[in-house]
Amino acid sequence: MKGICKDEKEKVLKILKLLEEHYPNATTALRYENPFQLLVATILSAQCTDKRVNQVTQRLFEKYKAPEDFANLKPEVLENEIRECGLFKNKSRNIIESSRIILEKYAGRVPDKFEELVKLPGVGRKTANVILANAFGKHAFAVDTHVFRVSRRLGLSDGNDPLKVEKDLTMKIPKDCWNKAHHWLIYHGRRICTARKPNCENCFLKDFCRFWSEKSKT
DNA sequence: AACTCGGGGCA
DNA sequence: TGCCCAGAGTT
Repeated sequence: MKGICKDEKEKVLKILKLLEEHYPNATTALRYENPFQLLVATILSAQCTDKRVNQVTQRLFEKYKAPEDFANLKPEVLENEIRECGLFKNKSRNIIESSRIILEKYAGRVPDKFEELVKLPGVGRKTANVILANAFGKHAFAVDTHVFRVSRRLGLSDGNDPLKVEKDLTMKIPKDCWNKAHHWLIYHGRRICTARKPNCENCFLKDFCRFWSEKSKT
């Protein structure tokens, strides 16, 4: 853990401990052994809760399991299966097209490199990192809007773009709790550290929070 | 940088 | 009932 002073490291560990205490049931959802099924689930997760994605995919994967099952699906058929996840026209088209590319270009295997993953339709840097981390055990931390905002407010990162925040979190958070930390930060971002009116007064992290310390000095 | 997709969550 | 969103693509 080079490049980080001792105090900073201790601060990170205290924050993680508090998150764990307050959110013991933080879900580690969207974990599929099958990289392709994780890919489909992660594309579906845009602007949608993991809980709902899991409900939909549980049904979906009973009918369709592999790239070849999705590649020749009519878009309307898939749209109807995934409707509850929202944005279903885009997601349906992207899942089918990605399945075709995986079949034709990668012999049915989901690629395990960032540069290849982000070329797939419906896969951006967040989705790519979810797959790299959870399906291939790679060194990647997925940064969504909540992780981005909460990390910056807490002072875990001073980056102005997701890539910098991603690098900071990758460096500062011990790898064995990346998956939990990801969901803790998201959960905290929805419950307390919201985008508009964060409930700082009731936040158990305000002693460590840069946002609060600046906000509270009148 | 702003807009679009969209059903569901939540006040 | 209306606002907002656990991203990504397009203009």
